[in-house]
Amino acid sequence: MSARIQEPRSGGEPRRGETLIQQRNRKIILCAALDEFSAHGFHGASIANIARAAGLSKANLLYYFSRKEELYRALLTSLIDTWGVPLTSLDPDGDPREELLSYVRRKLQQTRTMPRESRLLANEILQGGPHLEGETLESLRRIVQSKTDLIRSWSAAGRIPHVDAPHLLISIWALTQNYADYDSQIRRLLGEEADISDTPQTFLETLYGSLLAS
Amino acid sequence: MSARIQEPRSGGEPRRGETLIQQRNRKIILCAALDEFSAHGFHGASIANIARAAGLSKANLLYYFSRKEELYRALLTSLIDTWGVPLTSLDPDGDPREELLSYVRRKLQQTRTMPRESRLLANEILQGGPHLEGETLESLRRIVQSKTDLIRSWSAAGRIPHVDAPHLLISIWALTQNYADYDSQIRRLLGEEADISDTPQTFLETLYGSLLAS
Amino acid sequence: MSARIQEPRSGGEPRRGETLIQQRNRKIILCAALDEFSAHGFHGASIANIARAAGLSKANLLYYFSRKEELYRALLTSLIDTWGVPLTSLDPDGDPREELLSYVRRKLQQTRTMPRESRLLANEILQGGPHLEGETLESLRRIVQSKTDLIRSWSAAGRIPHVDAPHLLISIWALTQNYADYDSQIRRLLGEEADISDTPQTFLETLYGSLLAS
Amino acid sequence: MSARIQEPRSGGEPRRGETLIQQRNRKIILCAALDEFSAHGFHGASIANIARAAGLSKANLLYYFSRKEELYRALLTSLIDTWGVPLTSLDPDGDPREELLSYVRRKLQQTRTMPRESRLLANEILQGGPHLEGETLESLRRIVQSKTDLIRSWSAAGRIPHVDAPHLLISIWALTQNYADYDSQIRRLLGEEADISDTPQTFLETLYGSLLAS
DNA sequence: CATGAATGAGAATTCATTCAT
DNA sequence: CATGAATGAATTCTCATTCAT
Repeated sequence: MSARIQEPRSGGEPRRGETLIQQRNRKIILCAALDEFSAHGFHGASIANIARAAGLSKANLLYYFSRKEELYRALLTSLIDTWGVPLTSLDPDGDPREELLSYVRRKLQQTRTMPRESRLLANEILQGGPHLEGETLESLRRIVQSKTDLIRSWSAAGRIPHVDAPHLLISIWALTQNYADYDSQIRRLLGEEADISDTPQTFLETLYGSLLAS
Repeated sequence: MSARIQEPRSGGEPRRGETLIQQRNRKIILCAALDEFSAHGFHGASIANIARAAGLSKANLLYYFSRKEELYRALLTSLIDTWGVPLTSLDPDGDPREELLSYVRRKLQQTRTMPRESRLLANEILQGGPHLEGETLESLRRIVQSKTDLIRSWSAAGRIPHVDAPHLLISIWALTQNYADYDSQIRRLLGEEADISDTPQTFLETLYGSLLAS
Repeated sequence: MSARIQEPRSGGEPRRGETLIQQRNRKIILCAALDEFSAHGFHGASIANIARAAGLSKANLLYYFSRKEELYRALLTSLIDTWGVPLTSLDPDGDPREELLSYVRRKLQQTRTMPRESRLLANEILQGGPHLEGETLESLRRIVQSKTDLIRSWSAAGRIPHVDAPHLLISIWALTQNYADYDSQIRRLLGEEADISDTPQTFLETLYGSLLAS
Repeated sequence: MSARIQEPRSGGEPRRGETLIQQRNRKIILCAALDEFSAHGFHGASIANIARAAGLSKANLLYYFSRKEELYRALLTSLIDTWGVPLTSLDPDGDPREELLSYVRRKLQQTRTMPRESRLLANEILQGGPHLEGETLESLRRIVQSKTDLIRSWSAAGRIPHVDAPHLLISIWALTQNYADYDSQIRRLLGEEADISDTPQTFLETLYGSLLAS
């Protein structure tokens, strides 16, 4: 898992017929774009900044992605896939409770190691997802579908208490996402001296642990 | 409570020394601004749009709020207060578990009746809160502080299971926020035909119910 | 002399039919305008600033001077007269050399006690005097005319060496003006540690003293 | 000397790494800017005007100088150097009196052939030099320093009468500047029919001639 | 592949001025 | 006398995008 999560981070697959230089540049651009878009949102981001960060001229950048939106979309597409990865390892043959708790752990870790990616997606979603096309989501949807089915079957078999599967997943996403994005802000909300004794992980385990306790 | 939440919605209290016209226009402007900012974010929003929506000339709008940022800040400030309201009704003398569950309910309702406000705050927070000044947060902080103390005392008295107070609140915020913002997107993620049997409220009650069960 | 130079400084004569309040406000406005216009030039000056400095509302200021230009013109007019005053005391019956040197002294002193006024006039003149109407200058012209005649008569009588009268006056104006306006800048040009041993007055007396020496 | 004064007039040296087009456009822009700024001052000048005069689009102009102030500064910088040129030819080995008088002549000529440049500098200086940075002045300062030393040495050696060196230079600047800037205005002040028999040059030679006469 | 040059459409402000009260 | 409210025109500057080389 960690390999796929860490490595290609932002790139999308190399396309056929591309020079090595082209592949390299695409990657560099997407990486710079991730920085910029996640920090300032779609409108706040500027192509000039991305080009500078990537060490290319604006015109050259636009040779690779001919419009701002195209670049943004490419970025989203490459992220959406990665985003779904932790879910795939949910094992039908494992212990249900253990499997789900370990999914929570994996998801939390992913969010924390990829805060920019998380922020970007959250931001896009906040705007109502105007740049996410249906097809982009299709494969993700399939995974989700199969896993909600799995959870439902566990539930039906009485191996975990009854719980609405989609809501369970959604809540996990929201809570883990939260720890990537809201972190610094939460400190400000609560004040620097707020005494938070538990780690996010401990808390989440307690929360989902008691939900899934028989 | 609901009165304060519904009514002034976006405006802040009328200030001393303000003409009637001023009060009216300030309200209209803030309302239009809420629409625009929550839909497009700070950078994506345009003063021209807000002015048009408010039925004023750009110059006239700037007569009331002399810069885009001032308008945005005024909006945030007026929202932050409202945002903290549901927390205030957490009653030290009530039944702990019942009190907390009903806070969840109130918070969820607030989020759903004020999706624009929620989106705006979330957006701001995602960017790292560059427009939120310390003082804006102070009163909110005080409420939060007193309520985390209350929860801790309940926990210490064994009236609810041990749970980290700040984390509990944070999780409630994240989850309820989620139902305002991510709703449509979640539908898209899961597919239109996804069968979600429970309502958000049912799910949240189950989740926090089991966490707080003795 | 000093009375007329010091006192009305910027005001113009009170007009018939004006309330006391009106007279007072006119004066205050002109005074504030002098500050602003002399500091930033015609274009750089803003009516809002002047109004604020005068403690009036913009609209009220425009009640007195209905356009920016009118205010500026009124200011210039009131200054031009004052500006010519030192020349009037040039005494046909005194010692020519002594009279001229003492005119230099008076002019220098005026410039230094009224730097804002000097700067304003110089600025206007630099732009080619687009706001100075012929009539404004008429009375000044008459004085100058009579005094150049006087100087010429002294020169013709051999009481001072031959020197072109208009040029003499012009040079005095330019040099004294210079000491009001260019002062700080000259320090910067020469460096803070420049050792200037003479005062402007000493230098000017030496310069004109040797020119007028028999 | 005159070559350097006439030729690059407004531009500064072409920088390394500049395209031919860039060099050309920079020159054209600076030239148009000189017209506009010298005529209306910094605030009165408009980028749109300059662009029109240069035959470029506003946006294209801003491609070369990304802000109004940058353009203005570039202009000033290129002028300041030129401005100091006549002083450099002051020859330690020549006849002191003759050298100084010929400096006056050179300076006067420069001022008259470059009235826009003179007006611009004078204007800037009148505002207190808010756009002149210390470094811009450094080289100029060095020249001035070496020349005041020279004059002082002449004075100490008794080859010219005692005169305060900085004051001497300052007076020359003020008087010559005056003939560029105040010319038309002086005509108006004195009236069209004023009989000015001497030329500026004659007058200045008389003035400084008598000051420097042994 | 890459880039310098150019641009049009808009962005936020500023500001003198007008109008009704 | 005085002012709050309103505005239109202009101004500086930004930015994604295009074009020619």
